[in-house]
Amino acid sequence: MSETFNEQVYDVVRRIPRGRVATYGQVAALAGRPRAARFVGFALHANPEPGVIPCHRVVFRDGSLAPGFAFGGPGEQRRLLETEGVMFVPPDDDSVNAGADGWRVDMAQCQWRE
DNA sequence: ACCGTGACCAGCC
DNA sequence: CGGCTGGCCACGG
Repeated sequence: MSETFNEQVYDVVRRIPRGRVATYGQVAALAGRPRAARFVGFALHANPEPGVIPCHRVVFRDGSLAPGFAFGGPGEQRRLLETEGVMFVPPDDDSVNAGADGWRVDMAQCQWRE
């Protein structure tokens, strides 16, 4: 229980089932700090245990992926999620999001819910 | 021991 | 409708 917020974030992220994704804000809320979504991202980038914490299952509220992602290369995160069964949706004609090829996770079906 | 910084989200003007 | 700021925590130099 004396774990820091970061540790609790890792614990929550580890609980994300395969084929499902969670938002930074949701992880923050489950970690006990609904206003600390910023630090969730930082926590994962600051000291993620390689091969243990599925950081690739954590996405933006919009469903887009994190910039500067480094599992093995940009776009690798998307392929990992697709491999797990996460569905992606094509970008809107007006909305073009760089860093994710414009493709977003189908939050309507793949967002992790308790 | 202090200050700065870091994968966000939502409210406000 | 759009852009900007605030909030929150831990860790490195």
